[in-house]
Amino acid sequence: MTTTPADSPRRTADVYATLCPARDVLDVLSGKWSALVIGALEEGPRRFTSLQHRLQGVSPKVLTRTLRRLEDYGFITRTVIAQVPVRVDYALTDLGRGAAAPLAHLRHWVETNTRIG
Amino acid sequence: MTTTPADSPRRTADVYATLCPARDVLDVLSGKWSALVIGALEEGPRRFTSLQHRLQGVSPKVLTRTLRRLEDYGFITRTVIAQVPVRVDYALTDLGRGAAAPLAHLRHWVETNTRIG
DNA sequence: CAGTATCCAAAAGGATACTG
DNA sequence: CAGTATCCTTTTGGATACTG
Repeated sequence: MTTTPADSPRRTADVYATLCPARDVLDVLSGKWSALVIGALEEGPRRFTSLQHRLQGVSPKVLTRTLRRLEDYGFITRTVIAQVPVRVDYALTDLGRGAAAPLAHLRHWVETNTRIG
Repeated sequence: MTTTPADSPRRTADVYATLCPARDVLDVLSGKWSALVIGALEEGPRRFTSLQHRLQGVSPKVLTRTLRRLEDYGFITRTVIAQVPVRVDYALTDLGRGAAAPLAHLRHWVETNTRIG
């Protein structure tokens, strides 16, 4: 786990280590809305307002921050289409699609294992 | 996944709904240390100090709060063994073991997909 | 439409010292 | 050993009003 093959672009991280950057990534994905945004984008690109409606209860400020952070970490793209009014599409990157899979499992597990009522 | 067998005690939740209790559960699992604690307990019960060492950088106050919350939600048990000095074991419940699976996938994905360096 | 700006409250995180 | 208690900082969340 501390060895790095010369031909590999990746090393294995340890989320239990204090300074491991993987922990930052885990933190980003652990935000209140991050997993929900990524899940919403699994079906295809969405616009800001569309996401806002899908994520019941999110305020524009918080949604913006969530989107920016996901963009900074390379999970989603933000595409501005110059028209009037302006149109902005958010979509998953390959990395985002990769993260979407385990997150979907987690969401599904939570949905089926949470007692309602 | 949206069907519920008549003999099942569970209904399907929707984490996208504002008032869905599943969202609380997702939030608990999304805490900075929750997924790490659950992962640490997958190998077997651990004591407070053992967890503290495994989760590099966690303070006793924060660890306590994390453990209490996981206990409240039924993911872990806290067992006090009356001896001197007192011994306290934390262990996963069945629910906790269930949650551990998708969380392990997520951790593993993060560890292998986070660029280090 | 897709955000910003502002203000605020609450939660989370953390360092450190102390205790049954 | 397994926490509490205290104090503090940072982060997060949120309501609302406004703008190019």
